[in-house]
Amino acid sequence: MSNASVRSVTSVPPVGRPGPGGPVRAAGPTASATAGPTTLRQVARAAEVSMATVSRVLAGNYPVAPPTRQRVLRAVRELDYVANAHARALRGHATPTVALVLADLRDEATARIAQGVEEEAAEHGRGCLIGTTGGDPRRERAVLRSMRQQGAGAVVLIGDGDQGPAHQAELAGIAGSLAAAGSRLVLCGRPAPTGATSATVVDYDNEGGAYALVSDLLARGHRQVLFLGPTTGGGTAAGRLAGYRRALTDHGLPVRPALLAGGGLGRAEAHDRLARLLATRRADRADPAGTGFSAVFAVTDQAAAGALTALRAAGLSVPDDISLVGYGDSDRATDLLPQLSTVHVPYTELGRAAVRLALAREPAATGRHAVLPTHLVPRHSTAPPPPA
Amino acid sequence: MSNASVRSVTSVPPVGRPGPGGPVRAAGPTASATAGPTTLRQVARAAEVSMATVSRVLAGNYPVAPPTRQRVLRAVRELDYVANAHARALRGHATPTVALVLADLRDEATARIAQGVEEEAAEHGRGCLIGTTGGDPRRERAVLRSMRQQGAGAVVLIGDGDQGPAHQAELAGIAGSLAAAGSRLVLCGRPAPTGATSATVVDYDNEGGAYALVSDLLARGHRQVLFLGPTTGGGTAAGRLAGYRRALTDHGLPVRPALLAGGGLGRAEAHDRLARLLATRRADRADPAGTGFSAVFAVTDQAAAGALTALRAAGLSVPDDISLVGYGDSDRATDLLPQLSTVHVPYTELGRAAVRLALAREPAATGRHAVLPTHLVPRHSTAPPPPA
DNA sequence: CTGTTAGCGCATTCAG
DNA sequence: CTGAATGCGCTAACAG
Repeated sequence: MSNASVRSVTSVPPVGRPGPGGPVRAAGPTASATAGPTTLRQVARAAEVSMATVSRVLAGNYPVAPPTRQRVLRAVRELDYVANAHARALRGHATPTVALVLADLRDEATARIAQGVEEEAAEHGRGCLIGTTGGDPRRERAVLRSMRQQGAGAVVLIGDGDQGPAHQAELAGIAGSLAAAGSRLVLCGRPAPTGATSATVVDYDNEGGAYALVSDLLARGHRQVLFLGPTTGGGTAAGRLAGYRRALTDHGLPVRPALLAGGGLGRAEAHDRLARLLATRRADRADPAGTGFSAVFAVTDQAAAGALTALRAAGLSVPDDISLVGYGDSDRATDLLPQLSTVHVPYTELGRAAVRLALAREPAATGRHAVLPTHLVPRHSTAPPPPA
Repeated sequence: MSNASVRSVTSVPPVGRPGPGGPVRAAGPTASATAGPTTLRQVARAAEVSMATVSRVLAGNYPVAPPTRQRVLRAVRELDYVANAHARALRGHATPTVALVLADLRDEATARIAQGVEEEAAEHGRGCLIGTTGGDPRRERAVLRSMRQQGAGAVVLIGDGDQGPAHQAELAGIAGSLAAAGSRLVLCGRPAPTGATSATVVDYDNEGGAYALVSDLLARGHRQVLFLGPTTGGGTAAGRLAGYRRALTDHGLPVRPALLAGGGLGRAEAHDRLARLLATRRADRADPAGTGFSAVFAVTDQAAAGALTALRAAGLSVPDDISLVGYGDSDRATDLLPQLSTVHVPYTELGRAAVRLALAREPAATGRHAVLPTHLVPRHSTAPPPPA
């Protein structure tokens, strides 16, 4: 009863709305003494009702006498009360958040997926908790663990997914834990971990896009297409390489190892690798462009940007001497000169689909593998090869 | 006592580590009956100790007998237990998260800031809660409110900040509420709301960068520089326009309204506006390039990309006929041909600084206004004007 | 060293 | 219609 003597805050002049200048903080000893957010109890005291009544007014699902309701609402406004989400969550009545785990937000594809995830989550009334890993599998596990602690209702994992079988197995374990806790792991834009029955996968037609891209090149008459990107590992690049291989094979052409240039997903690496290749090749060969290939399939648009610079530096014109294609249909594809032919990937939709699947009621959604279509976007960086 | 008859889970075979294939879920009635995450109580029962002991083992700040400790750790592993972050938060011993509010993750500058925020937050051991607004002030307020409910230890607001005085006032109120709850609002890359004493601001030298950029143009001999971007409002563009004005004035040149082209921050709008302008001007004037200006200051790199396309379409060469500069030093600046001269903005560092200030112990950090430096990055899109 | 107790803020029984 | 009591999962005082 020690606090019972505290005067009600309703004696404060009726300033009402917490408009410009900030809401009115209670001047009484209670409010000024304790730092930290206003609690339900404080509101109850101010409105001279019980906590239960305040709760009911706020929930709105229960009959409350109009005068009481007014008193409560007024106190809520004056004390600038907002409910504590943690307490709600603990009580079991908070909509769990969607967790988003990714390597780096600065990557355009990642950012697009993330935006999709965030939008869809918001439409379902869920917040979105984000964690970055820098591509480090260890940090990925740590972040995933932390998301589990937060009680995430669903975890969306964005990324390349090429981190070795051990990590894949670890992921399978995490997927199982999440599933056991009533949550769900959704892998977005990366292959399913081997043997993970509990993980849901949302992917796009990586291989099909590459197939279309290379087929288009072949249809224009190209016979030597350089694949500029990683040729090992099981990540995103693997699907694109598979499409490249299939297109060649279907057209009765051999997959020549000399045309598998290797490299990374980024701009700098692609640039350097192609530049070196051009320097070497031109000394050896005697084909039209002096390179041993008439077209370059860069594994990403970023890589294509690097490739373009290297080609230009070597005095080669795109698409007159060499055709160039990228993958991803990023913003930069239209900034390049010539504008880059590429494959459109519905990144934002990928993120949305991931959340929809993650939040789906039916347990059948667990372990599902959704694949979104991709399509070729022909622009101005492709042309028939120059006449021999 | 109804649950007291449940057999201890230690009778499960010693599979141990939750490796590939997922952790071992307890097979007893307790674990399989209740869905949802494992609780401390379940672990305590399994290890045949009290909840407090489990808590102590996990916290590690308290002496526990080695055998007991082993039993507990084993149960934790077998039940795949992780602590409930909400309960921790409620108890008061969880590090609050950093909330991040922004319009759209797909914007490169925003993504960079966000990455910085996330990195710095992680280094402080805080999670990062993200919410997008789509640039809508109403959604911004809603998101901010929700962040407050989540008990965010700090709220970082990224954005253009040009939404009118009413919204600014509203923001001031929110800053006050946050401050009263022991949290803090940090505005990142946007001007301080008028009269908000409770908001902290982290900005960059927007005006100085523009000043340097335009001064460089003037030093090269340009006298008519077109400002391509918004000329009204108090957002990001305002500071850049101010730098433009000051540079002109300092060099004894008038600010000619005809050279204030207006437009938006994006690529498309800049392109269309410049294209229209070029069509009109060339019919009227008779200066070297036939445009009435010899250089274009595009308010962002994106706008510069649009401007470049428009200039090229009009048969104008950059930088031979017209010089072009952007702002932001985005990735695309080096993809353009010629590579774009621009102003570097330390976006990632901006995000980091925002979190540092947000989490600073000293209350003095509230209401502070930090300004990070910018610098000119001369590349190949600027040259002296063509001889008359 | 370990167990028991209390309470964080809230929503929800159950009594009035 | 409203108030008092209970417990979500956890940790920090207190006892042993």
